[in-house]
Amino acid sequence: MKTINLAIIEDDMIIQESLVEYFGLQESVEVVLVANSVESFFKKIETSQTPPTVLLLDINLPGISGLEGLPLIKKELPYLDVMMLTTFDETDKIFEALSCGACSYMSKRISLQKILEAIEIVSKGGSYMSPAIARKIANFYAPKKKQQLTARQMEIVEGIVSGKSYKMIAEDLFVSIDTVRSHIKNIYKTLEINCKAELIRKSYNNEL
Amino acid sequence: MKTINLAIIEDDMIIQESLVEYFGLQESVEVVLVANSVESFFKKIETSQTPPTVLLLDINLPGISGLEGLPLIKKELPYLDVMMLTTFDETDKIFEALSCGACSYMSKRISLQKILEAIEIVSKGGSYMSPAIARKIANFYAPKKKQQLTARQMEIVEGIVSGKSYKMIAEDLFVSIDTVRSHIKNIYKTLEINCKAELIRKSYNNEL
DNA sequence: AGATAAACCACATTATTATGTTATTGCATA
DNA sequence: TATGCAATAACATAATAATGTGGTTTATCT
Repeated sequence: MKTINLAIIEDDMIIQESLVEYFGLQESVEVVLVANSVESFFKKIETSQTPPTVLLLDINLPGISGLEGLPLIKKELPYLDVMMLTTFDETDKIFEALSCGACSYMSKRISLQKILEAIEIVSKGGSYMSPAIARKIANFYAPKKKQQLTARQMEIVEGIVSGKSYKMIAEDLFVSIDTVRSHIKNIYKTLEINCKAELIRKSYNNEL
Repeated sequence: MKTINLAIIEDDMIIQESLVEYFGLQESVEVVLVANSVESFFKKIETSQTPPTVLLLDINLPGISGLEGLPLIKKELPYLDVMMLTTFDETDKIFEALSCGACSYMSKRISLQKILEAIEIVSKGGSYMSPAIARKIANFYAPKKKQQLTARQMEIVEGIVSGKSYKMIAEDLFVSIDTVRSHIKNIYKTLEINCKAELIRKSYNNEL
């Protein structure tokens, strides 16, 4: 059954051809649109009779890049599952792609077979990240330095991060506001920071 | 070559036995330690001659749970690659596990063969998340409401999130501090919040 | 016994933030 | 052309946060 309608945006003709050829042979996939730029994709989608359900999107494209194009594409086709396919696996770009609505991120180094598997997973509502990418995501969450703060100091931090004022924190912990201030002073000193924003940032990045 | 020294913590004896049996047959894997609780794992690791390189860790365990045990285990064996294997794929637990240093998270519903593949990936420095889990991670980053703020307001938000004071933001954008205040007032109004901490939280959770 | 660290509290000063009211300009669009 | 919205700005006030200095108590480790 040809259930997956695949679109491909890839400017490297060698890779594009190998993708088209490989997926052309697959039972489960129908290649419905091939473009070498985001601009060209938009032109072709107008006259396309079969709307794609999954898109393989390269990041390094001439003109509008894959990352710039992603929000535009998702705006026009919100239900399209977009899978990034790229030579670079910089952490920044991974998270940028995900927060623009990509549901998968793969290195071009992985095999065509793995890409097919990933497409099938995605079209079933799952997601696939290639090994090195997944590791980058895992590492992003992994504890960094840690354990610089005492248990009590962590309670204070929790209060701040959740948007409480010093007064509210003091009430919650049954201590005076001066004590809270004192704790915060010490926290700032050990973390070598000097404002709430930095503290919240560190907390969100697991750097505590 | 038996290069991967695998440890398993799993209390469900049926699953445990099937894991031990399956991995016992694999060329690349040597099962060096099997336990049915974190407590028992720590006892056995003392007398173990071959230290494990990869650990399959169940979340629902009697006594110390997998999530509680993870930091303890990583404290003693920081270089051990821990892979969570679980029946539940609640988003909270995924992120909690990752931020305690797990490098992989799999549903028990996936095949033994996939688990083996994942173990091999992890021992090569990669990571594997099973499809539904990976999708949850991707969705976490996916845009939520968005586009409530104007471009200028977003610039102000960026300043705040990066820890700048109103004065610094005003200087950077070449406007008066009163203008910055005015923008922030409007931002708070549209986002229905009333403090910096909430704004930073929303920004970090992609809710802008 | 002495040192050290954590948690507690006070007082003081300055900077920053939150909130309100009001107003001008320019741009888009209904 | 009338209306609304975005961006700009001033003025005012109260609350909150940042920073400093100094001190007490309690527990733990050497």
